[in-house]
Amino acid sequence: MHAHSSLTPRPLTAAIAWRDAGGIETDRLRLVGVTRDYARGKEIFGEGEKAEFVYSVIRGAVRAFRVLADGRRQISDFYLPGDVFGVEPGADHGGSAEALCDTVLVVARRSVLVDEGDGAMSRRLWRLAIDELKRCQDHLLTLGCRTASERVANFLSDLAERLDCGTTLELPMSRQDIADYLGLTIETVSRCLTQFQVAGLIKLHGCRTVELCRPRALGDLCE
Amino acid sequence: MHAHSSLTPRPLTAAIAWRDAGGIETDRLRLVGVTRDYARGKEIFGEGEKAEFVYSVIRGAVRAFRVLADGRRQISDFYLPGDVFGVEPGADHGGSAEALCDTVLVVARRSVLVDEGDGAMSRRLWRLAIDELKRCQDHLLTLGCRTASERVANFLSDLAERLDCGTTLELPMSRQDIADYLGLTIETVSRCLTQFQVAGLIKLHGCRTVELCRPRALGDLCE
DNA sequence: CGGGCGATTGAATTACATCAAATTTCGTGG
DNA sequence: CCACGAAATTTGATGTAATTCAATCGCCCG
Repeated sequence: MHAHSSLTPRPLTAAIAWRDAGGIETDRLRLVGVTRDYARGKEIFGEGEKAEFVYSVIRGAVRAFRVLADGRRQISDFYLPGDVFGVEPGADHGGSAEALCDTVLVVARRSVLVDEGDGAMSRRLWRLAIDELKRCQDHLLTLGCRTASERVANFLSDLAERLDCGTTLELPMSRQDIADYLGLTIETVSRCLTQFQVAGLIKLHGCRTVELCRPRALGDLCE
Repeated sequence: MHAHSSLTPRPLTAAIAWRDAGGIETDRLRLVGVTRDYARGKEIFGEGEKAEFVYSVIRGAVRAFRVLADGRRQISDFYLPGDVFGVEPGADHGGSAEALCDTVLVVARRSVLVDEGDGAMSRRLWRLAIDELKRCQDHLLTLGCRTASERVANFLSDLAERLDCGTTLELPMSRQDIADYLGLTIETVSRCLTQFQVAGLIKLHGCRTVELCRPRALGDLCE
């Protein structure tokens, strides 16, 4: 893919659905807008910027994060194809977002999320927020309670499930990204992966491709 | 207060507002229902239970948490007077909630949150979820990046602000609760507090009362 | 006043971080 | 297609913040 950051002049309309958590509410948020390419590492929006647009991932992946004054970074979530992000109730973005790899997004004006008077849009936004909150609470449990190995095992299991990629997982993010997501260092992440490989749980084919040899055993490690 | 857990026969109507994050949307959620007393430590709802009711704190405090299979516990949030909690889009509660101390709640059937057709209720629920998400992401930053001292300092500053109590803070929770909230042990929490006391930042009057002597310096510790 | 639980303090241990190479991966140009 | 070089990852040695284990203290409540 030849990525560039300018608004592409493609007036393409894309309809995006995301995972349905329950089964009660079949109503999903659909985002209509233009597609736009972001090169690896490019900023999508920054903390404190006006939240003018909302986004949905078509291809690639995105990291959402905040940084402390001294540069320590916490990645709160990775967004994958089908995910919607950047939706804020306030005027400004509370965190930053960057493309992990060359990435294609649907970008829509925030105003497309306005209600048609029936409250359906607000209900979709509520669902979106609650689903993200649930993921955030899971993540909190991981950072507060789990050991390094459990964190990495849980990360691999979760990512494999979200990418729906069978047993061979293509990591869109670097070790540094994984470390900043899991509250560890790159060295510790690396050691955990080799430890899993030695134990026969995974097999690394280059550092971005992970084959899950015993996904069940990996899942058990997560507690 | 003489707390008990049975539904009190007081058909009191309480209207509860919570903190407004922005300034744009002045519309706040109000919960109408009966009040109910919970003794210290009593369960309000458990993980996996049907989410039949929603709650608002009148007096006291509540811990929301999840536990791993082996008993490790992560407290995701404390709810204080004015806070609304227990609102779920799905059928079941994703976590548990217990009273930290003798506590009075407004309990309302979930059905009171149904829209009147104008989407106003869904918008309020969205705001509620987003505000909780923001708090959760702050918490994530703490658990992923900060040292033990920074966590405890941040915890004290945040709680003092939320309780709006000036410089003398009455802790509604035990050291174990603080530890499980911050991803630390009780010993580490205790050591941080004495360290702050030695440094002249706080003064402990019994283990539940904290006087913030230099709140600014404490805030600076949070990064 | 005395019993018991929660909190504090101290000593030893450890999981993870830090510091410092060695090695692999991968993009780029010959 | 292969070789080169920079960047990312892995591996090893050492350091340390926080945990664990073990008393002791002190606050509360009968």
